[in-house]
Amino acid sequence: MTSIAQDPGTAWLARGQVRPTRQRVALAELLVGDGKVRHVTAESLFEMARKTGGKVSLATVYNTLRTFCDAGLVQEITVDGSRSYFDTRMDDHPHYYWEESGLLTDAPTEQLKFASLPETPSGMEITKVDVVVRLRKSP
Amino acid sequence: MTSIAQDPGTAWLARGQVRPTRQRVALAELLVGDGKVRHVTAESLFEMARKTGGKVSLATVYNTLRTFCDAGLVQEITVDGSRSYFDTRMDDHPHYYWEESGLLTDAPTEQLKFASLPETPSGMEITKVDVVVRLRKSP
DNA sequence: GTATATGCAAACCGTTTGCATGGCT
DNA sequence: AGCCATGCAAACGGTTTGCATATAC
Repeated sequence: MTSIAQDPGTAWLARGQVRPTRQRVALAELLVGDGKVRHVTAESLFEMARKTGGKVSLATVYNTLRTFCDAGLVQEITVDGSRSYFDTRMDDHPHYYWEESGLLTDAPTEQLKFASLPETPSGMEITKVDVVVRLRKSP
Repeated sequence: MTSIAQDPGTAWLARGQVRPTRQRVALAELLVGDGKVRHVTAESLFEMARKTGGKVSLATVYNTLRTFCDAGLVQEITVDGSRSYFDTRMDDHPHYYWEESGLLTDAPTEQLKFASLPETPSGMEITKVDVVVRLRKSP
């Protein structure tokens, strides 16, 4: 448990002013340990944690992801109605959603350019523009 | 009840090869009766139905929306993780999501233009590009 | 007459929460 | 020591399902 746990995850937690507890560090390590994992669901992160010998409960994974989210360390991505995905990249960028596997990955940001965006209704401002490119095996 | 229920909804159902039962016609009427309603959740449609005197159970509204969806009469829109929205417009078009009210509306299609789209990974094809413009009251 | 839709309530699934325990500073 | 994170199991909210009844064709 905690395997090598030391720097990268801890530093990352510090950026969000999140207390570096054992399981938070472990999860942080999995998320940003070396740029490995980008997009997780609570369930998938839980699986990873337990496979690498971590001692975390599923509820804690949920709570921790929410904490990270509130701390501005990850963002929640909405793709299909059923699960939440969390992304360690914080900028507004498009995603690929691989329908058969349920995987979510980044789409190259540079390749998405809006020639024009729907106008912002008056009195409103745009929080964010979610773009999800849904992919399916081609025949 | 069923108010005037007669043609528009029934014709619409026929396009999807869906049997025109009492409650389906009533719901169809609410959805496409005169271009009134576009975006509903199961809950909101259920409310509308009962306010107009319809006799439907919530479960039937859910099942019926799914049936309409499978029949290609409405499409499911994913916006936040918790509810499903259903849209009577079947083309791929952008949406406004009004964060404080939870309302979903169409954004003018013509105003959204991609200068470039992320490339399609090989062996894949794009099913659909979901674009949700999230709006918040500006200060 | 037969297949199918409806209603109800119970099952479901992802997520959240309350409370007692244990850990961090 | 004091506060906060953790774990567990129970609560939750939206959605689905099983089964008996009612309805369309």
